[in-house]
Amino acid sequence: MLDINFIRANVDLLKTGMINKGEKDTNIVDKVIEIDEQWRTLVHEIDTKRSEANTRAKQIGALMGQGKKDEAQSIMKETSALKEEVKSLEEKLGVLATDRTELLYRIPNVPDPSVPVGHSENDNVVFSTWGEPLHHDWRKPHWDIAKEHNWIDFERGVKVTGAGFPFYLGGVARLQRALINFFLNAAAERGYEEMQAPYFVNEDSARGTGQIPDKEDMMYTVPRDGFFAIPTAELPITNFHRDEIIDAAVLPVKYCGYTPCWRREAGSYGKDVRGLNRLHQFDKIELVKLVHPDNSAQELELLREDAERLLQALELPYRTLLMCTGDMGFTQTKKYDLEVWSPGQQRWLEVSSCSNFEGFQARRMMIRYRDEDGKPKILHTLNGSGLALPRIVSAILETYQEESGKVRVPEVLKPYLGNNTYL
RNA sequence: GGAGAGAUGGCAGAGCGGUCGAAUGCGGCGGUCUUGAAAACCGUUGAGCCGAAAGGUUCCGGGGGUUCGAAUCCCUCUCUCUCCGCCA
Repeated sequence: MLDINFIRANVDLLKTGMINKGEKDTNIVDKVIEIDEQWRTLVHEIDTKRSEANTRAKQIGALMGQGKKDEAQSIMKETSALKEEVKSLEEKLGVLATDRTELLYRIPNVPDPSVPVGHSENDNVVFSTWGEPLHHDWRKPHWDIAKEHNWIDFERGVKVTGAGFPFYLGGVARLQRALINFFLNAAAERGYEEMQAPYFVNEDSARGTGQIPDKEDMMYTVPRDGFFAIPTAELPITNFHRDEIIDAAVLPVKYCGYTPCWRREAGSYGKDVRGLNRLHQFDKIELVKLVHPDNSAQELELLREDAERLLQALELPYRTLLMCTGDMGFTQTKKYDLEVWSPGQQRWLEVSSCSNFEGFQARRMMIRYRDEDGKPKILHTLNGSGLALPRIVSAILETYQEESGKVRVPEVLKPYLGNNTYL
């Protein structure tokens, strides 16, 4: 959610940003300003009337105290009429306020000037590449390797739960456990505090990070208790400080957390979903930062580097994309995607997405910091994966496979896997 | 799951239906004193919204109601605590 005052002062900038993000309808901006105008006028009117009513109520109190009942009675009569008036105006105000909020929720964040303008993923800019993508013919996709070793059981996953809920066995189960530990330790070294978060959140939290409204279809729900299964640890971790004011001196606040993530992925079919490419449940380590608004641009670069470091440590070739305006999403001002090379599939797989939301999320969640002047102000939030497991597993199985079919353990993971050479 | 008690400012803790945005204490900040610090003393110290400002308005767990007037009364929801039951 953007600040209505920012919207009022930056109509053109906002509309340009919206068009660049692929929104067709920018009239919503004029509409929200118009409704806000009505809202302000009405607030003023109501406040004035309430002020009057409050004054009279106090007069009545004073008169009653002096025993002047008759005078008090006559003021009471006038006041009840005033009260009716206020009540009907308040109803109007409520409607305006709801409309205003709904419109505000539908206005996307403004892209940072450094973001390339573009319509689709084809306009994303390759920011950097690391390592040499492998192109050997004999390399198999991970689903074949996993089958040979009985490492992943998709079929029984279907039986027990459904498609997209595989079982991991033996070497890959251990590999995932090792990756979780490695990622968390690496994050701790970079100053992120480890957090074990709830796997379900309530509606307020889902609203805070922006899954509600509009994106609730991505989440599994527990209707009886009003919970949502988290699609990413971003939800519980970012909402941790919801409705709080944080001392500026402790910024930046950095958290990391491992959780399973559940996504319904409704409507995604085809060959992209083969193997581990797209699952309904997967594991991820998430990095979250709450920062001073002056530093968020810088903090995004640091966050990206923290994520990239992990791929470098695993010696997996990858590339970093700077997402263009049309492909970056509703809530971000700037976003980098990290894509690992999958030699068995001969394609890039997204394993991390590092985003700056500036005040967009924090404003919804009312996460503020107290500056030197003592006034609470909205802070900036960022998050990034560090990293998502399944595609890393794919990349490891495919990159570290030998022609014999064995899979080597990446050097950096050996301490986590009994110093074994092979998985 | 059953029975009872409760939810007030950063924390603790008062609060008869009428000058209560809320006593008091602690903490925080500023000052006096001190070579410095502590102690003591004085002052100050919640948030949202409207407004250029003056000022106004809203908020005492959430929502609704009674009343001219609600932190105070009623309904409801949520949460916390105590006891019982169950349990990793």
